[in-house]
Amino acid sequence: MPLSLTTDLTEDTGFRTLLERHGRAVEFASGQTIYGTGDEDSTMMLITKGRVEISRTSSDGRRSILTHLGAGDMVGELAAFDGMPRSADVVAATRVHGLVLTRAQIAGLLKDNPEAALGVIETLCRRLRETSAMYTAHVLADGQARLARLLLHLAEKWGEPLPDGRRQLSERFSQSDLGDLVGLTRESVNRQIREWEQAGIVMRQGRGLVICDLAALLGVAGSAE
Amino acid sequence: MPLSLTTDLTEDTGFRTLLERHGRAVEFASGQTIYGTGDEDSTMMLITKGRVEISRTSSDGRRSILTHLGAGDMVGELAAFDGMPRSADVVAATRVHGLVLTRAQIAGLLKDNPEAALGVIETLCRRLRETSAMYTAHVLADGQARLARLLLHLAEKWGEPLPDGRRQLSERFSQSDLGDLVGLTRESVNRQIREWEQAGIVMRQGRGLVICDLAALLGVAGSAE
DNA sequence: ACGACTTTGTGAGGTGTATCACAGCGCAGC
DNA sequence: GCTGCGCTGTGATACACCTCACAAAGTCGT
Repeated sequence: MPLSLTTDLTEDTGFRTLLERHGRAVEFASGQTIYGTGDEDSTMMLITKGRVEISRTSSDGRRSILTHLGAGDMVGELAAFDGMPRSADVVAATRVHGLVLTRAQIAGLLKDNPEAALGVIETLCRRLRETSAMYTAHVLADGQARLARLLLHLAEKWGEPLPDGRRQLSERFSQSDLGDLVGLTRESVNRQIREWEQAGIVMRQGRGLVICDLAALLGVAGSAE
Repeated sequence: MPLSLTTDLTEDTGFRTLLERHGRAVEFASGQTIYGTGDEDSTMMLITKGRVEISRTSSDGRRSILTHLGAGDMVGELAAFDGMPRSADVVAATRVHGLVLTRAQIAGLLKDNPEAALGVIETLCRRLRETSAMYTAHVLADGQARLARLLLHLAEKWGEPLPDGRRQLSERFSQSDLGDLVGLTRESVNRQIREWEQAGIVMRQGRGLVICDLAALLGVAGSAE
């Protein structure tokens, strides 16, 4: 990378730091709705603690979870940047602490620190890549592969590594949640996980899950890459 | 919208104008690959004429088309902004004329015109909303609804309105393409369109398609909104 | 106008997931 | 303790969509 848009403007010295400096501290109880689809407000929030779920619900009540975000992630930036209505629901999946900024503050910050805009662009690019990848994965891969991928991704983002190379996922994801994250029913998720459990690929440990055989899951996930 | 990030910075006075002024004119024949997945180059292109297809192909050869873009749209911005490898293929669907900018030029332009970054942010936000919507649509809606939605969208973007409220789509989209755009097989697309034709909802006209009953398609599309 | 290639049309049969229906389980609260 | 209530486990059945197979029609190059 010979020339760089970003070398001297990492997120740490840019937009995120501004949020940390100027945001108003807020707190949400688990289950509380932070932003609702269609809302016209345009604040955004930097999560400092906890986990939120971003989802959409169809008219017939079925839910698609786009992702879960945690400490260090931003939510609600789209509405904050472009002023359009909220396009998804954001619900606290645990108790959540965050720092809130209004659209007005953001406009001011970007005006005073034009370089911070580059950090924002980079963040949006990453999100765009992730979302596109999710889309094609969903179109091209079957349920089994998508679920395998999801477990690997969740273990990576929320889990802790165990000494023997296995990976512990202690955060609580119900089988319904897993289903809504990959577009399967709870029953299908159950049957698949059960099957992997029998095969020794994963293990249940109280409320959590342990991935015993990363390679096996990678195989299933990659089969339709 | 009391305060605005963008009022005085519409795309016409911002980034897009810079592209038009500084881009190098290029041309591609129909079918030619413009960018390939994994490529490390980081130019972008403003399309001035023609239509390009953005797609990904799985290891087993199945293809998912993300979208088609045309005159006035930008392609390849992700790699140009963040310097990462290309995440999708871009192929000319017709003869294509465009204006190319390198990452270096973009860095320079954004440095000299910090306000243009806001236009870029807005564009990325729109893309992100669209992509998220595509994802949830694919998860929540069945094939029929997705195809109905696609036809409405294509007719909107590429079609011309007919005097009697119907809508003409003369651009050439094969049934395979339609399938790859919504994640159905060519055969399924064929059967569905045939059914709609029988019901008088659409009509074939030589190489094109005419949507006779917008409302009916909207009904099918919305059933799983 | 010719063959080669792409696109469209259609049937038979298979399959991955959804749906429905219920039973067991675990935990929170009274 | 018992009583809900949400989560998990599992079978039977249904159906949307895929796969394969092949024929017909259109399109393009020379």
